[in-house]
Amino acid sequence: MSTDRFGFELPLLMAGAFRALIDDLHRELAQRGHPDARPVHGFALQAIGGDDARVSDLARRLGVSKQAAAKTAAALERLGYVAREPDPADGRAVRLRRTPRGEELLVLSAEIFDRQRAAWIAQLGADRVRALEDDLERIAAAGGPAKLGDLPGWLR
Amino acid sequence: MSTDRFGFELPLLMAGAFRALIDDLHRELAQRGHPDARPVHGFALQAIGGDDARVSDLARRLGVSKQAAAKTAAALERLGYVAREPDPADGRAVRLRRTPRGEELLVLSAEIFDRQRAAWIAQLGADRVRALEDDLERIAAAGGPAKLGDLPGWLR
DNA sequence: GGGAATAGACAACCTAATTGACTAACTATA
DNA sequence: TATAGTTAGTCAATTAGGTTGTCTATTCCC
Repeated sequence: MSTDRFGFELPLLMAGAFRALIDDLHRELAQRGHPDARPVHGFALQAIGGDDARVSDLARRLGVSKQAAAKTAAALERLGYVAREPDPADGRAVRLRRTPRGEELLVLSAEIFDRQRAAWIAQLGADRVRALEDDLERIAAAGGPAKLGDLPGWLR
Repeated sequence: MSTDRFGFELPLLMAGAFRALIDDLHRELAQRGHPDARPVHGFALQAIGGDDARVSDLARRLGVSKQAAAKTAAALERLGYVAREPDPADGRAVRLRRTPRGEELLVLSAEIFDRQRAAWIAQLGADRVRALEDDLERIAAAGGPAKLGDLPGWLR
């Protein structure tokens, strides 16, 4: 068990651990054919969901402005992760649909995250990892509902 | 104990917990006379240290370019957290010195972080919090040396 | 003294967000 | 059913933080 720590270490450790997991994810993704994927893309693809979403749905789910969501959608389209189609039911709207490549990115990401978790269970034990998750969840919950948009900008 | 989780939850929880702590910190700081302080400022002030630092020291410690450090230093000066003085020993250099207001920001931040940690110890128990810190540290360490500059951009 | 290295500034550019103003299209109602 | 109001999305400008490249002034070292 560690000697006592300063309060400021806790957020620093959270940031460092987050960064370590995400960096590893993207090293792996790059090796497996997705060198241009960025963390935001995975989260956005997840926010788009299995059935289509409109730009403003994406904005709401990510907790950002419509303009920001539109830019993200444009980037996802440029990289081949989503297709933008006119909404047959609403002439104003644009439907965003994950392409097969987009689906693949999500599947790969899920695999890598699961593999990471298994590795930490092997190192720390299942109980410790579950405790870690539960405790982080309680701390995170104290900060209000977690929007996906709370996520990074630092991941470049 | 929680039921089993997906691998992707772990980084999300880390990000959410980090965000919760930092948001709480800045709510408190704003109430106590530092409404314009941003997370980067605290980390930069800490990097400047008790004795003066030059712009390029700051850059090295934060892991960013000299230009970026110069911009941060300018922002800190504008907010009254550091004074920029010519270095008596080196005509090229600029010495950055924390002002009393800068010191106050650091003291307040440390207090708030310590109070947060105490609150989580009261809720989760000291053992759980220490385990949380130790486990996060191991995960963070797996991602290579943690530069302070790994920190956010998301904190706006 | 003179060449190499260093400290910092300035400019241009990138990324990811913001707000404000605007157009096009849908909806509800008088 | 004409129209007023709302909603979807875009464009433009701004902000914040970072980057690289270029430049001057100064210091270090031989």
